[in-house]
Amino acid sequence: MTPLALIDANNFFVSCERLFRPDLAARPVIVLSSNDGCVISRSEEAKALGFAMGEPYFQVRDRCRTHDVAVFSSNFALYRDLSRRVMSMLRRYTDEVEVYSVDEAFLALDPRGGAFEEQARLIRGAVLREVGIPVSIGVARTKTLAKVATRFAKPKHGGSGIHALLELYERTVALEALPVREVWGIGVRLAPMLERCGVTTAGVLMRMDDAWLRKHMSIRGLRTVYELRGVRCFEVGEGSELRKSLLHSRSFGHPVYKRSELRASVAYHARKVAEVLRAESAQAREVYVQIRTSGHIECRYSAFDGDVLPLHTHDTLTITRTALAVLERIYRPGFPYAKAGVLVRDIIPDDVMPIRTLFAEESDPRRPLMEELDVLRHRFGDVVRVGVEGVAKEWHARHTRLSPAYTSMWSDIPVAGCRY
DNA sequence: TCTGGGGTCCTAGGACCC
DNA sequence: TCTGGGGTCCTAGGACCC
Repeated sequence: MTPLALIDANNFFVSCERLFRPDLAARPVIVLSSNDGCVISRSEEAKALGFAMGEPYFQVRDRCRTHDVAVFSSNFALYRDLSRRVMSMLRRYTDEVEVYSVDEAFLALDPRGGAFEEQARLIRGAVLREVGIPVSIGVARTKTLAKVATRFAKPKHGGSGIHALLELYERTVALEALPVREVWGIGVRLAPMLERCGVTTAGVLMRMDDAWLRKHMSIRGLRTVYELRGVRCFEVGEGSELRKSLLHSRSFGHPVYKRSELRASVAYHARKVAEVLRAESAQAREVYVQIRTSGHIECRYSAFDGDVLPLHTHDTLTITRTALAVLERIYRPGFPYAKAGVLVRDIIPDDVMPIRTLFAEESDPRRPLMEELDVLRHRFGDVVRVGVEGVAKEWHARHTRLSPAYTSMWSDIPVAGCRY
């Protein structure tokens, strides 16, 4: 069984921000979630100062001032672009790259490529040199063990960027030292249950009886333990290429009461969903809308409902019209809405769509229009919208500390050297 | 008194991940 | 006042069938 590697960018969003701001190299830096809600990425300096993952920003704002912390709103256009650069670099080293998230990828290592740790070192050096993003790499025989290895490779745990768990004694040492709640697949529900049963480390978990594991942790948990024992249950690249669902949603910058504003946001999310579908050469048939309030119990309301279309589509106007009809059904006046979103399901690739159907001569008469819209969007950005969306974007989220779109807007490209 | 047995499919919700 | 956005998989239970 050839080992696999997990490449995991260090504090990825912070690293992206620092790439264009070398002056922040030694300063504590944090990145906030959308709407400047909470902390989602921290530099090592910020971690050392006690900033926690997921902490609400309003609770740490004063501490940021005290410690001169550089604070950024999340700039996903930038992170996505840098992520793509990292992933395409990895493909230079192996054919089998599974992009697991924006900042992580599993790699099947090449059995003829020499020592596995050396391969990892090579990859790490190349990503740092050519993209400028520091990564940690774990090498092991299963994904779950590679996760463990990567943890020990991280600076936070005294690692040097590469950690292998190929030998039995290495594995034993690592698993005995690993708190059970840090095992990949053990979450907020399983961890307390395990700890109550005296299972406090991955080492103890690994030695538990199979029947007991199956009963208390379901099949997924049993697989996780097998993986800790070195039995591969999750293959690299497993799973279909096509996503199963697609969601676009945002919290509002302020409470939204007006139906028109809610309609504008739902139309916006519907258009975004259609655009992603077209970019992925896919179409969907189920359209769902989600709206919810936040805050006080007495005025809480949330709803999620959808419609099934007669045909699969990626047409902006069809998806928008459907979403707005669903919204009419679930909208209740008088509530302070905090978030809206549009989700599509039953997604299939373009090429399995019949061109002609029993009910329509041409299944997609607006396709040329949509293609034109996509061309415009690629050249000029978000300039063409659906009428309902309006222009005001009153509901838009707060992102008061957004960095420039260094890599995706001509006007924001950093300038090297002197300006005249 | 007693009310089958076995299968499939679908969906909602929970749990987990980054 | 204020706590993100975007996914996957699994299970339990209901509907339905013979």
